[in-house]
Amino acid sequence: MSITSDILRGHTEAIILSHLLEQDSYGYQINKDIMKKTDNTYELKEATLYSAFRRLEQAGYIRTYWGDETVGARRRYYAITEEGIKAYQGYKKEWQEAKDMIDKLLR
Amino acid sequence: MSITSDILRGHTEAIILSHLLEQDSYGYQINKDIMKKTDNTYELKEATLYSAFRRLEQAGYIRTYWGDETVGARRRYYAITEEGIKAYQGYKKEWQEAKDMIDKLLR
DNA sequence: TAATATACCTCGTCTGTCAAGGTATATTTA
DNA sequence: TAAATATACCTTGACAGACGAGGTATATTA
Repeated sequence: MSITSDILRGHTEAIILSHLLEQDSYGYQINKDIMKKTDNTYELKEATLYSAFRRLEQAGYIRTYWGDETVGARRRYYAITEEGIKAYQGYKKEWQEAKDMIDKLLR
Repeated sequence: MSITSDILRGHTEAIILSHLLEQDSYGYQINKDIMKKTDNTYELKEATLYSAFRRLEQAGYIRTYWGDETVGARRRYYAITEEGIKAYQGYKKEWQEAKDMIDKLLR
């Protein structure tokens, strides 16, 4: 990974929410999708992912349920809540602002 | 401040180097300039600033000297080094990449 | 003369990240 | 068929950057 984690820090929750906006998903899949979306340049570490899930659920931004797999390993699915949608919009706005600001400061 | 510090995290050093690229400066002034540049939306906290100076000097990206003020409080000036210039270019490239990546992940 | 501005600094806490470890099932390969 | 790999979950403890709160000293302004 070429991008240091300090630069990505703080975006994990927004990235997850963005993903759940498309569809319910589970940890392993989300991780895979993020890798794919970034052409394998960014991999959310599992420990990071699960601690983010913990915070998001705590905040009421996601809810969780077990999948009904009859074969294969069980899957814990995550779904975004109404509050999560609002939070995501906030995160996104914050990102736009931060982006402009950093662009202004780095020249 | 509306931007959370986790989003800015990791950019402190690049922001400082960018500033020193224009001219030598000292802590208090750098802080003021950053506030001004961002229309007072972002203030680098002093503790953050000084710990970044520490790291930058350690890394050989800046060097420091005392100003020869005859009046007023003494000033410790910072100057960017050749290595610092290279490091800055690296930081900047990293930022461009990270920006694209986050934009890709938040939609 | 009190308050504010300029200018420096340190200590200890907080929080997100992640390396390293673990469990269990299913599939592929040697 | 045994071993390796992939899928899928999870926890613990350490690390590092940000920063609140505190400190010192000088100069200016109200």
